[in-house]
Amino acid sequence: MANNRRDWGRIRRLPSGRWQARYPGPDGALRPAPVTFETRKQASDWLAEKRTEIIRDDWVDPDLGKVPFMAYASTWVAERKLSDTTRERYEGIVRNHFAPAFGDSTVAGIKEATVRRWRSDLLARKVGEPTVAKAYRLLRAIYNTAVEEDRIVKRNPCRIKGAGEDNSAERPVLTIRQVYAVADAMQPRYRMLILLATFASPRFGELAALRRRDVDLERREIRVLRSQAELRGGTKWKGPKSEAGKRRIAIPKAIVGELREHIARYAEPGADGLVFIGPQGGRLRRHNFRRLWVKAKKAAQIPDDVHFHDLRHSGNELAAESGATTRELMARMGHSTTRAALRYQRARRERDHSIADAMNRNIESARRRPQGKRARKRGRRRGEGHAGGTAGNTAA
DNA sequence: ATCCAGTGTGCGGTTGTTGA
DNA sequence: TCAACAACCGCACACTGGAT
Repeated sequence: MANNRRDWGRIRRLPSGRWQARYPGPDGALRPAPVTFETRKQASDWLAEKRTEIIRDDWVDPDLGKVPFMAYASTWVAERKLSDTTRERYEGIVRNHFAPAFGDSTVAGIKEATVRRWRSDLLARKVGEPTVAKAYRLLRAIYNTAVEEDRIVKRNPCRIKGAGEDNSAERPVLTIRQVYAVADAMQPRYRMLILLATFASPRFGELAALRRRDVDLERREIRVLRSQAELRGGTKWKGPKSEAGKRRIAIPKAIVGELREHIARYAEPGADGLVFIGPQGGRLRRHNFRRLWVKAKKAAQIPDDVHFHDLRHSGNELAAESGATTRELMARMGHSTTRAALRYQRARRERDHSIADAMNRNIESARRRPQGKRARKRGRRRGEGHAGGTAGNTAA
């Protein structure tokens, strides 16, 4: 056995008394072990391990991992197929969170411990958890490529369980009354934006991209065919994320009249004219709009932490309460999997308990009253009772 | 054996906030 | 007003365990 080992690789005793192992890589070049060993046996075991790696095609040339990490990461981001917005985000992470920590490292030089330290440093510096998670995910994705495609390192050093997850809290939901309160408080030019955002549930970028010809007043629906991306250099139109993203959304009659007026009054002229533009004809941008949103929110006494995007959720919630099935909700929201829709079901399950509580109050008070008169003939009014009641509850 | 709904995970994408 | 940064959302794929 010992002889066999020496058939492949070399072991020698160094002047220090320690043992050095060397082996020929697939290219024939002799490579020394990165460390020396206490005993000949240890050196020999190490050689056996290397040989197995080569036979199994698991072997990775240690020299390949010596490329500078920053160069590798930058190339990764540059060459990856990504949307412009995502690429900008990733470049930001590389620049701000990778460079300071890994600026001098090689790809192979970053180990589990390095990653752990890096991550806890970020958290200690009060970088937000979602951002840390995103940076971690990017790092892991880069190393996945390094391990699986480029095969320049053997193992992904990102192995912290759960570090790549971001768990967002449940978002608040507005009542119809609250929605109209903000809409009323908003300057007339953007009133319809609030109502549409709620009752048709498109995303902000989709509203910003909405053209006159995407609005069909006769059919009472809007077509969502594209959205506006905001990039460093300006804005850009882009198609939806998925086919499910392209959709028609029916809108309640109650806002059609106002929508017609809005278009006549504020929309850009022409079929391709944008439905929502600024007073000077500028594009709708989040940071411009935000000021108005905050102001209107305050005037309408809506809690500070309510986001514009929450209107979308509120509308969806409303659609659910109006009897839409999960499938129908998905179509309205432009979701292509039930996954996202399930979030709302979870929310509704909680709501269900308050419904049960309300029922309970009714039961108790009914049982306290003497038997009689008010019979079951209007049992169906219960449905209305809920909607009204729950809407009132969340108003607070 | 295979189908399939439900779920976990990885990753890409969008919206919200801040500071110069 | 803009860029940079942070927070949040959701798709696709893979896995799993029960049903057929």
